[in-house]
Amino acid sequence: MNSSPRRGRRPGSPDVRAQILAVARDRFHREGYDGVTMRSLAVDVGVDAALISYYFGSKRGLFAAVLEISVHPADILAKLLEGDLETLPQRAVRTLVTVWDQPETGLPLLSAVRAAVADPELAALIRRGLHRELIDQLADRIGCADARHRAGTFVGQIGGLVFTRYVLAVEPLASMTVDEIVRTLGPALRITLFVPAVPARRPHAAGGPARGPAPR
Amino acid sequence: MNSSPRRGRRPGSPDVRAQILAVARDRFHREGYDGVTMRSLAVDVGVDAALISYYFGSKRGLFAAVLEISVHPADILAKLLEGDLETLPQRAVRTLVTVWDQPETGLPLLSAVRAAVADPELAALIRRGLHRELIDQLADRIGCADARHRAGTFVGQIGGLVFTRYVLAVEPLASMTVDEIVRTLGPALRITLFVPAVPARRPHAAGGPARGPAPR
DNA sequence: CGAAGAATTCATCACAGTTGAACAACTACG
DNA sequence: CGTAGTTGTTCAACTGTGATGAATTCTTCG
Repeated sequence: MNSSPRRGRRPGSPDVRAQILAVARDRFHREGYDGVTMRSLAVDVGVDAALISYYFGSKRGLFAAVLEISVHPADILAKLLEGDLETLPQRAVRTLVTVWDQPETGLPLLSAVRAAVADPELAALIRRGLHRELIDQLADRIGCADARHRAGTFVGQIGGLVFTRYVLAVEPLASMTVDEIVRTLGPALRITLFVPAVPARRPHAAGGPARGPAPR
Repeated sequence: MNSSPRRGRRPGSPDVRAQILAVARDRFHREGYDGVTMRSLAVDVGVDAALISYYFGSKRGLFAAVLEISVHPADILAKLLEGDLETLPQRAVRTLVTVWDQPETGLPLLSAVRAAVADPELAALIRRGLHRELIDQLADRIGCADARHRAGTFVGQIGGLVFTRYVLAVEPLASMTVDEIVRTLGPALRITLFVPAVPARRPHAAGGPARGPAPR
């Protein structure tokens, strides 16, 4: 029985840093960055708030640590690009939806995207990642004249799925099944990647053959 | 005279409420919601911070008022839907990019989207707006069996353009010209709206469809 | 004029994240 | 065995946030 406040380090408590990280991960994904306060988190873990700063430097540092643990998109993307290019659109949509629909992988990704929208520094991180891991490699594989434009547009379409279905949850996208999405979005993606741009509909003063200021 | 509806003190200095609103609009668009504090804003306007709460109830109320003044997407969408359905994809992309590229209209929209990502209540607002003003009407006009799916997917791709080009600023999308975007994204959007859904493709299978000619 | 009521400010609250000092537990070394 | 050093942990305090209710000024009406 200790009527006195018992200051000082508690003996025998197991790895507190990992405990903080675990609880923080859970709550950040569930309640968002602003929804979690250092103090309430500290109470949850049974620890003083200053200890979190001690371990992670700041609230943002804690969030970054949580993201680092939770998100590894690179390997998924690499596996996607390995397969047959012809079927990539369908496989990409299917993989994306599968990963995002699963809470263990989807929630971390969602909170990462949310954070990136609020924080320019994190946005730059995602931007560079998308570029290095996806757009450049995709452009290399399709390799036609405006490959970069096509790859970028492809990523834009995929990103739109993420944005509308998961971030905004717009109907009917939010409740469509994987197959329905593949069926409606797949053909569009295939067009973007493969079908040669034919300005048959509107010539629109196409002075040159699909050249722009893009110096490759 | 008569029972004038506005009794009490009239603003000696010209309409302070409007002044607050103007400065707030500017700063919110430039620095984001969290970047603007009530106190600093009050200093900017030359007024006590409590006055802002007096007029707008809360910081969120102020932000909502700014959004209300800055964003009117409905009429643009209506005009889009009026025109020829055949050319809608191209016109939609062109209008969207034009509106978002112009700072006076683009910045408010961007800050609205940013806020919606952070705040579920605002997200619901945008969601309902998109639904009522765009998806439902678009589905009515194309009117085939899976019209809603098509309309949703269409909006998803358009939303992806917004997300990747303006929110995330992913290259090469961020620096493509309007014409380049129309050229690469237009055909995909046309497919999404008009080309009959793949009847003969494998509905779903592990590997996805093995090659095949583009849907004819 | 005087009362009413709107516009404005002041003082203060509760809560946020962060920080420096104090202290307790454990380790290493004499 | 003792003592100095390191690390984990807490406490108290600081600054800055948005919000609120009381007090004060100013304008207009009766």
